[in-house]
Amino acid sequence: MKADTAQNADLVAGSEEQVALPFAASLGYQVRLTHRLIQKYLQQRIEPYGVSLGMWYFLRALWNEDGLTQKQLSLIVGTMEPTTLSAIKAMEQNGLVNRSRNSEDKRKINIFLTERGHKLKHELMPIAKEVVGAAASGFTEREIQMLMQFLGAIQANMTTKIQPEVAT
Amino acid sequence: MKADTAQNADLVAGSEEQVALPFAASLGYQVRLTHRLIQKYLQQRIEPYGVSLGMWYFLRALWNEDGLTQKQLSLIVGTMEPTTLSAIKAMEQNGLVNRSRNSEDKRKINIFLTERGHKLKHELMPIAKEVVGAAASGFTEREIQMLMQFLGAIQANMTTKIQPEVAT
DNA sequence: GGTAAATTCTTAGATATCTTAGGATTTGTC
DNA sequence: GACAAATCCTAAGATATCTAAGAATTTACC
Repeated sequence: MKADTAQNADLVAGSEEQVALPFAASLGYQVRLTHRLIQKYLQQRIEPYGVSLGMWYFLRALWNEDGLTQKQLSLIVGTMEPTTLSAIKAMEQNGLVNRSRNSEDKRKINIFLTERGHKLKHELMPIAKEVVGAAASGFTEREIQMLMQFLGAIQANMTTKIQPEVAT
Repeated sequence: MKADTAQNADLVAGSEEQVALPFAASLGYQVRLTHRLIQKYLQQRIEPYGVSLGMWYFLRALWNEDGLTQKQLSLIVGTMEPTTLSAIKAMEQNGLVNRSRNSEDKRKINIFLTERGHKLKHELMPIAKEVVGAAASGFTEREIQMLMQFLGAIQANMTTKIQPEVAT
């Protein structure tokens, strides 16, 4: 075992040495890492049920309100329409939802859970809670509230910064 | 303008009504949203320099220490080797790095910044700081520290939970 | 010193996301 | 009621990531 790891040590984990790369101190990097770890754990937990990460938030939205259109789902989940489309298509193939053209407005397509899609709620919601609980394990209620507030503030900051579609 | 948005209103933004979908209250969802917004803004800022998000953290690692191997980069940046490979290849094509097989251990490949790769540091590090500053705008030093500590705690929680490669 | 194990990089294929652009339908305005 | 604009879905292609498996090289052990 060679000593290849020496120079990484103080970059990967919490370091005491102040290197020129304040990687570990970068908010973006930490949010990214946290995000990926949560996703990975969630994935491991829901995969046995044939549900992928991409389907997860759409499922949750439909459990709350069945029959939403793709546009509504996009808004609620926070993804672009093509992303929603591909997720819904995968869910349709897996027998979790059906798509039916809206007869009043034929541009729209309503997404309805199948029997199987409905049933998954009872199996997966406890998992959702377990995952969130595991992530925030050791946190006090107040700490969780603060964290959520911080995240919300960052989102607000970014939203004002991100250049939107140029308003015509 | 139809009233399609009525039922979304209390899901998308901060709601006062307590709906059965505590989406907005889900830590995973909030971290995901925050992550995506930061990424998006960062992307808008670095794109004009021909640098993509996928290259970003590898560039930063190399600015700090040139000549790292792909394995080392993977460890530092926190990505799997194939991800590192594709990022490095893209960077090579864009003239940011060169790859040279290590003569002492021919399994290894060292990645060296080109002149152009080096120079980008002076243009992009200020942007990195600006992005982090924008994200944490309005935060006190102490709040940032708390946030970082929370994120670190979540990462630790997840790391203990995520099932690793089965040790043989 | 020869084989088994470990290490490093690579390939292949899947998933999740985006942007850009196009097609069908509805709405709004003259 | 016809045409322009808006809305909703879809298509195409790019990026960023993963897992699983394979190839080349080095290390370890008998």
